[in-house]
Amino acid sequence: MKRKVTLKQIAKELDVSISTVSKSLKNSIEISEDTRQKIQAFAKLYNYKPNNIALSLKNRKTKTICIIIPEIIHHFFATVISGVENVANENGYNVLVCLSDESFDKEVINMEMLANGSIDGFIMSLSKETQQKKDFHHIVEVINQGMPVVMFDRVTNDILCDKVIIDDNLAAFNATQFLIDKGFRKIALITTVDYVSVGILRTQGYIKALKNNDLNVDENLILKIEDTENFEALIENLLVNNDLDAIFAVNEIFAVTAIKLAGKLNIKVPEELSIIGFTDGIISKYSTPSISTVSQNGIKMGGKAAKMLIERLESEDEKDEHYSTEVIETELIERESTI
Amino acid sequence: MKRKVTLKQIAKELDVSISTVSKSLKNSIEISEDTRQKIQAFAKLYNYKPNNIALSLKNRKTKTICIIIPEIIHHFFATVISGVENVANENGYNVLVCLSDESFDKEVINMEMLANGSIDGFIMSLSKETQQKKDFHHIVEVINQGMPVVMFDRVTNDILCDKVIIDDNLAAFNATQFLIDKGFRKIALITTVDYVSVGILRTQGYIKALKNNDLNVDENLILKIEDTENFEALIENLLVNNDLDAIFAVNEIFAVTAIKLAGKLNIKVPEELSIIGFTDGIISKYSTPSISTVSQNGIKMGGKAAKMLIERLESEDEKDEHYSTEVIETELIERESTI
DNA sequence: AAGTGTTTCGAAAACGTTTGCGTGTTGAAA
DNA sequence: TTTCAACACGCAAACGTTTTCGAAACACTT
Repeated sequence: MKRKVTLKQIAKELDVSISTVSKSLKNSIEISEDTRQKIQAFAKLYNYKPNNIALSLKNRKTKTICIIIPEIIHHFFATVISGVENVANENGYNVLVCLSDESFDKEVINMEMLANGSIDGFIMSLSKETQQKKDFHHIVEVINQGMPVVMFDRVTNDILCDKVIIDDNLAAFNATQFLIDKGFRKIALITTVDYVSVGILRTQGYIKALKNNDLNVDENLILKIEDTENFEALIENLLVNNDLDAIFAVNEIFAVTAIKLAGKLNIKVPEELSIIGFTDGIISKYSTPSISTVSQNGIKMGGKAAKMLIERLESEDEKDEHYSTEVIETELIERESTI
Repeated sequence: MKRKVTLKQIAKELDVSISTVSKSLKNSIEISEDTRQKIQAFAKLYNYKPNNIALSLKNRKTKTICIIIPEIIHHFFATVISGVENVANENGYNVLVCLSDESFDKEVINMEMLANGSIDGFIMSLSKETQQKKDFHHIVEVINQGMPVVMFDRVTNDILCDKVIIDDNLAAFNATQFLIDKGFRKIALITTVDYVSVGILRTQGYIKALKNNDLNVDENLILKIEDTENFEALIENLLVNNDLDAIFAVNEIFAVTAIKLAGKLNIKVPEELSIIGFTDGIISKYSTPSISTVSQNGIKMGGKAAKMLIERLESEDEKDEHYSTEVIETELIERESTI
């Protein structure tokens, strides 16, 4: 087990100074051809690689970015990581993944732990708890220290920084309009509680579409689901108590659950009930019937977020305080759950 | 935008030496109560946090571990990351995630990039290409440098290190036996090509179960699928050309595809055809019918792997060259796809 | 007043780099 | 022989810590 060789060891072995070794390896013309060759050969032989930590300390940059997400099990977030990884790697950055588990405290701890030189910047999506508390001091602090932050998907207007989102409102509007265009009138919405930013936006889009078409908004057809609840029972109630034409669900789980319960209640999808979900994940694709859905390209979102972060990191001191919000376009993917 | 404050700045401001500041913040009795208080107050006011990179350089450990996986989109790997994160965080470690995209080269590059002091150890699952090439020099090198490696799921006997696996052979045997016990005789296997370690193990378990029950092994009922192939057609062929009783598929995708195609061919699952999958992922749960499957607890695997790695890191110099292989138990989860 | 002990602090090395600048050596020109 | 580039290399600082060791300052004992 040979430990990693350092400049100092090479210098000692070859009886030259550390700086000579360093310069030789960088092919500086300051050093004679001869010594350069000799040192380079020696370094190669011993498989010298500069110590990244030392470089980080010297350069005051780590070439590492951190992505904080609420849950990695969610397919959508996994695709975002994938997107971040891609462009990060292309630019020579590594990716540190932190999970907040939807907890405010874990989010804070993670950020504080890493804001001390460990990383160059953050990409993050807010935890539910953080959105509920509306406490963003940890993010503000990090930004004030000069560390760039890019938020995606679950963002907040209370923070000034670069953001990558989809137009949740518009996407929901379009999905609902799609159902209306099919001639459906009794369209239910299965959504999350309002403090989840994307939840409320999608709810608003749904309502806007109804109003736009002079359909009245029936509160009984809007199901707002808490995280902790046994939502199956709620959805089943929704199905039995209303003779629905269609359902718009704000995520895959709600959509597939609705389909399964419809099956149980002998309601045929899509013949008797059309369903549209949100997020083009693995469930939508492999469900039976497969689910029509609003696709939300996680890879693209992650890639864009990483690009924005890295650009800000490399442009550095130009520190133009002009932040932008990128909107990733969505697409309605028609599958078997709609007529 | 105030930059992070350092020991040096505090020292200058309070007109003491750097070492005095350092010691005060560590509550060393070497420093008088008075100065300690003063310095601590000042540090708190300016929200001093030691620079992690500097600490890493000094201590020669980064408190960061890297997990290299072939794909993050796979639900199983996502759960493993989750497991790793949990126990890593509990022990004050951060997790760097690298994706090999099933590519040998990316695996090598990632390892070489990080083996220079950036991290303390690796947790990894081999890429398909690496398994095919049987070229493990990059891993050997890292281990020789004294950096611990823990392999999980897709492992190889050619490398001596700690490992976390499930007993793929046994699990497949049990699943097949389960089908045989139900009275099925024509049991097909949908598996991967042989160079994927877990693929061949599961295939062997399937064959062993058949032989154990004096059933003959019909090569026509064993479908080995290459990554690049259009496997739907192959599975459809399998279904139409054979009057199958049951199918054992080595992953979720193959299982759910079989179910969908059976539906298309008007073969009723489970009444006319029972199907068992592998990996208790999101697809199995939400498919219709939901899929009976061999559950492979990714969280537990990741947690165990992280535990083994960290233990080796902290035990340090005891460097007992005694490596162990942990086997995580599997479980057959019965759902709707089997009678 | 000298010696001893205690308390409190600072200098410096170390971790592994990079780099500006100083210096010694060489060779050729004057 | 002197002078001056050009060349080749080394010194030292810097990044931000921790820690060992030495030393100053003071009190106390004889």
